[in-house]
Amino acid sequence: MPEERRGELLATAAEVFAAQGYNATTVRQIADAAGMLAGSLYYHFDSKESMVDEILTAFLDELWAGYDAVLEAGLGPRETIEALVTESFREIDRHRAAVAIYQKEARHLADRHPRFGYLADARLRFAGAWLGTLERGVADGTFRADLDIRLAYRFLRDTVWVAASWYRPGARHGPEEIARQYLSMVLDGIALRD
Amino acid sequence: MPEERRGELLATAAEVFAAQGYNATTVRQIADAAGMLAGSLYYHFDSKESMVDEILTAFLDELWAGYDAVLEAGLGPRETIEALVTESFREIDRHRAAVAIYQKEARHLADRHPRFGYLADARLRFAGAWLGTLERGVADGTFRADLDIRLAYRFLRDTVWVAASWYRPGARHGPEEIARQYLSMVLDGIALRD
Amino acid sequence: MPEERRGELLATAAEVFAAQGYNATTVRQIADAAGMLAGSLYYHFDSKESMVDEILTAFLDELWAGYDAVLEAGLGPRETIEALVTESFREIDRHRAAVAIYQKEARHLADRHPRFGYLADARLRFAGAWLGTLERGVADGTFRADLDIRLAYRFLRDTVWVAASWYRPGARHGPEEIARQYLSMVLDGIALRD
Amino acid sequence: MPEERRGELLATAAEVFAAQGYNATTVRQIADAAGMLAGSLYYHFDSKESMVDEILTAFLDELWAGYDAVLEAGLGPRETIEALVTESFREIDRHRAAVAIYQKEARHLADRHPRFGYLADARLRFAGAWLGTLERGVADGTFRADLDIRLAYRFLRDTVWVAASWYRPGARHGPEEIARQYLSMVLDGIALRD
DNA sequence: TATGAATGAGTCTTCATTCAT
DNA sequence: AATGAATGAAGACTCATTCAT
Repeated sequence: MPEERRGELLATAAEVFAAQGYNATTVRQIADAAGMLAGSLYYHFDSKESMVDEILTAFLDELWAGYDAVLEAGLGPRETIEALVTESFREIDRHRAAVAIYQKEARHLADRHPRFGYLADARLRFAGAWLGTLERGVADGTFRADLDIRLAYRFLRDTVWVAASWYRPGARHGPEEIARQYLSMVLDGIALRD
Repeated sequence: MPEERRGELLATAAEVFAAQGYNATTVRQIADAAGMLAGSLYYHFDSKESMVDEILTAFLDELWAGYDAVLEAGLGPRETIEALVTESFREIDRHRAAVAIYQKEARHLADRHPRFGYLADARLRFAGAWLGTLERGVADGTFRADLDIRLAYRFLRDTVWVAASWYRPGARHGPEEIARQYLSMVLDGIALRD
Repeated sequence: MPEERRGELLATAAEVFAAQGYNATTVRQIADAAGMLAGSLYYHFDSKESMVDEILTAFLDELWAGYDAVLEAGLGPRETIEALVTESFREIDRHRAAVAIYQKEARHLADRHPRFGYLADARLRFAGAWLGTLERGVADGTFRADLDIRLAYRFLRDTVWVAASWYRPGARHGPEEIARQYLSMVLDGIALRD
Repeated sequence: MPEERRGELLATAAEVFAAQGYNATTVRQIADAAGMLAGSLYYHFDSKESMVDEILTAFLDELWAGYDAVLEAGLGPRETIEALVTESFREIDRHRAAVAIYQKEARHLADRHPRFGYLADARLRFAGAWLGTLERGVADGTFRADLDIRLAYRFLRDTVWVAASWYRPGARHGPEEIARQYLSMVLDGIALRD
């Protein structure tokens, strides 16, 4: 199965990229981690760039599949937010490295090469999904009306994805449990209610 | 005043580092932005590394001054959190570039050179300050007891600092206003209370 | 004079390119010949490609200056051919390396990068100049009408430029003398007239 | 017939070498053109070098067979020149790619590896054949005595072989017709006789 | 016979850094 | 204080070649 080998190599590469940053990672480091010589990677991939590219598109494709399912389910605003957050943590659980790379490098990559234009697109689609849901929720009284909605969006977005920088799969809490706690804080606050 | 020139150059360097990432920034880009040739920077600084070093220590020194003032003021847990968050946003307002660099590069730099050991120390001191306050707050009933306190800590920490990645000084809301809104979300949640 | 240094380096590069072929020449060989390290060349030039580019454009610019002067002088066909051939040999004398490079690499370079499109243009302009003169000459009875004119054009063109592959400046015969002999063969043939 | 396959592969390789130059041609390009993978070529040939080697020796062997027949036929100088030129164009017709490779790469290859010493030898044998005939012709009054004989030799040699760079087999004029026109120009000139 | 995967040497290029002026 | 020119180490990538299957 030639696809398997590619997949393994990409997983290895993603791990190294996530740990050291895309720029700071040398092709040789990836090759070392994969147990081959640097040049040999070019039998499988066109370039270092193609590697991140594949890693990121694979992740985003899966992510959008999950998000779209949620968005098309016809849930109320609160349930939609809950489902999106949970889905996000599941994605972090499965693609931790890819998420970390996305967080650290997306802007940089999108700025540099038109090839990564889809990263800018993804950003917009994100904004649409979250902002839309927040607006719906404010309109129907689910969410507080006194908050700057764009601020709340950034708050939610960052809050979720930054978790990729410290999350380790297989830890005590699974993604669903972490999602539950995050949601509890985000929705109801950390202060004790009177 | 030779110190002024240094300061200007560091500010320029910080801006470029923040925009492109430390590794991706070339000494030549900094020199260009400063209107001189790459080699000329070495009259002022030992190395590219010294530049980030100075940028980060200057920022952290100021930050700790602010934090220490808050922590020694003898405030209650909720007021302490509020003051720390507000102080943080003020720091982001004044040192946006340095904060962004800290966010993106701290781990990487600390891993690579013992010279940057103070970054790891800072991380610990942060954790101490926030975690301690949270624990106090749980103990005295200010904060909810049903939350994972380490998760809450990360939540707060990330929530605040990630703002450096999108905050632009001089925008509509000043740092105090943004702090207020953040605190409102963090403390009371985004869901409407019944 | 910074321009002088560039010029020397280009002359060195041209010599190596001409001797070994563009592709077979390594940047290191050029640097060795110039008494510096490979990387140092990049202070002066963007790339190996820019080097050939500058070498070829400088040569073609000078060549066209000479050709244009001839073509605008209002000479008869035979005198025009004589002047063009003489001018060509003078150019070979002054830019032997550049001419050799042009001969060996022009097609290859023009095919590969749009940047070298001007090489294809030059080919067309050449054809125009020589073919036009030949046609005029056939029309007014200067040249034999029984020859395939495109064949005669290639014959003239190649005959002249290939000389760059063996010509050594400073040899017994100067360019004018060689031109005279070439013209004698081309115009009147090598067979003894009855 | 294993020999047939070899021959096909060599013809393919020759075509690619001629189009792109020996150095610029990758083994993979040859393999692509032959419908196989790069590694598979090594079942048939020792190395890329062996491929050019076989291509050039096959061509030179045939060429010398033709030349020797002419040179041993006891013809007069003019007839010998005519026969050599005609034979050369026939060779170009049959081995266009090989001739083009010989033209572009012979010097380079001969300089680099002793293995290609025969290319330098061929050069000398050529010179002997053509120069000898020219000298005989000058001596017996067939050719003009006022020409530099070495120049005339280069003129003839280049004139003929450069044709390989533009000749396309199967074009309007066959090799014999092109030879006739070339000879007409070379022997009698392009200027109209009074 | 041919494939797929890998090797290893070498190429162009980048870049932090140095230093005489 | 700053320039211009260079160094040297490292990095991404290419490619002829090998070899087990």
